[in-house]
Amino acid sequence: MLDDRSGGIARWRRVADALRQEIADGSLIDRIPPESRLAQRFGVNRHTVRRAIAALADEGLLRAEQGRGTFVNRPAERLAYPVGARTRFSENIARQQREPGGRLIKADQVTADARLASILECRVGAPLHRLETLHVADGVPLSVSTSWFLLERFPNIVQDYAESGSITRALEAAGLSDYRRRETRLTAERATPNDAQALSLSPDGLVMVARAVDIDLENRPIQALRTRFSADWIELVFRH
Amino acid sequence: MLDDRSGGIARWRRVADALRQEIADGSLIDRIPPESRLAQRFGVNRHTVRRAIAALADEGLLRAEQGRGTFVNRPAERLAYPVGARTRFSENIARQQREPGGRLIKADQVTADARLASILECRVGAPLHRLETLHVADGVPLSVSTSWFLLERFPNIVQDYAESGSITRALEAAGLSDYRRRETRLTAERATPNDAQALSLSPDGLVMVARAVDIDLENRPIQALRTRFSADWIELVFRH
DNA sequence: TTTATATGTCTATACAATTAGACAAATAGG
DNA sequence: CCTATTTGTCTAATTGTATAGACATATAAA
Repeated sequence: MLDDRSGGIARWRRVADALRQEIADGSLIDRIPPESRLAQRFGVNRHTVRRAIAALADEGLLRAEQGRGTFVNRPAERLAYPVGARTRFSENIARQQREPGGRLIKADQVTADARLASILECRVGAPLHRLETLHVADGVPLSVSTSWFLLERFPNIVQDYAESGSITRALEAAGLSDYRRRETRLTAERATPNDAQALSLSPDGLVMVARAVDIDLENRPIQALRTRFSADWIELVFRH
Repeated sequence: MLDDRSGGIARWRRVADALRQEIADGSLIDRIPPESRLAQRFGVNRHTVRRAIAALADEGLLRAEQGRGTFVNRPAERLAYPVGARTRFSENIARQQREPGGRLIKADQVTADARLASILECRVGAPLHRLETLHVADGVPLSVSTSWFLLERFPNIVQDYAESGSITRALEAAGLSDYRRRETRLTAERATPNDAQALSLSPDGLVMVARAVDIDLENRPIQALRTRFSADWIELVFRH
């Protein structure tokens, strides 16, 4: 019943994804092979390749010039993003000579479900701040996070974050001088439409999802985090 | 909820992806909502939902029963896979009451390119063993790895691995009592057809790609690794 | 048994994706 | 200037995707 000729993904998009990946890992630089050659290599019609290239050109990755060829626009090296106990977004980015920034997308209040209650060591139903934040480097969006804070302990976290654009500084304002990450759990998913838009990804872009818990110096949980990193342009680095 | 514009991805596949994700993170358990309700929720026709469900049933995730409803087959909790300096696949798996296993898919010899030479601290063109290995728990494939060893230092690694099914034991056979991981770099990609088959993924399944370097007790590089983890059923855990 | 609710199957239609072929237009190199 | 190469545009035919409606069939509960 299920026709596997195309598993629900258009061939031009598969070609586009393959090319994007080769651009991201540096296999494709400067001029890419002509359409006819790519069509042969992927086993598709030239028009299908053209559509894939058009999509990547739309993303700003490729540039086609009639008579000359098609070229890669950016050198496009993946940004290394170190993750550790003391990971601080702003420091991470600044260390790589880029200008960090943070923006509050949304903020509301929710109640703790069983999972969050267990993570934050509070009762089920406890009121929480939920923040949706976007993090950029040199104006390029790198990740979006959803974070949960105990309303009781951090009543003004939303306003503090909105003013400073940095969780670290917002926590300082709440009297918390230092904190660290306890653990990070990683999976990969397809970006939701919302995240894809926020991260300027193609509608089926991939994200690495990091669920993390931050704790204070007395090992009490501060915040639960769910961060989505754009998989094409970020490489998470763990030093052991 | 689902974007109306078709960006090269069939709507039935987006519905299938959304449902698969909800199954994976536990939002959907036991009986799922009826087709008509899902159609309404996703803003698509009932036939489109049916096709998505058929795809997931094909993967063994769902089971439709006429007159009763559609049910989730597995509880489908992601297997937590701890990653650290002393990560050992067999120990990791055994600790979770599962039976680990390893199988050699392919072995050949290659020469070091610039990247490998820099990682393994050898000259460009140095002969290397390249091993393609599959790792399973309770017979379920979890990851595939490509690993590179200096031929000079580990001449018999292929045979040793083939006999023991464990890198740790193969290295012991070469006189290396202990080793540890220096760093892990993570990205996410769409599975190649080869990897998808080896990992029993749907043809467009996602993998987490971990590039790692193992070093001996004197900090000399032993092996370069590129491991692909099935993203739907594995969660990588980093303790800091 | 009757009813409401589910999934299963069929037909039909409109639109998108893919392939194919032909030719135009720009570029680079003898 | 001529030629080979490469991207750009057009038409046409075929296959895949999505919607719509009708009805069959199985299940559980009143």
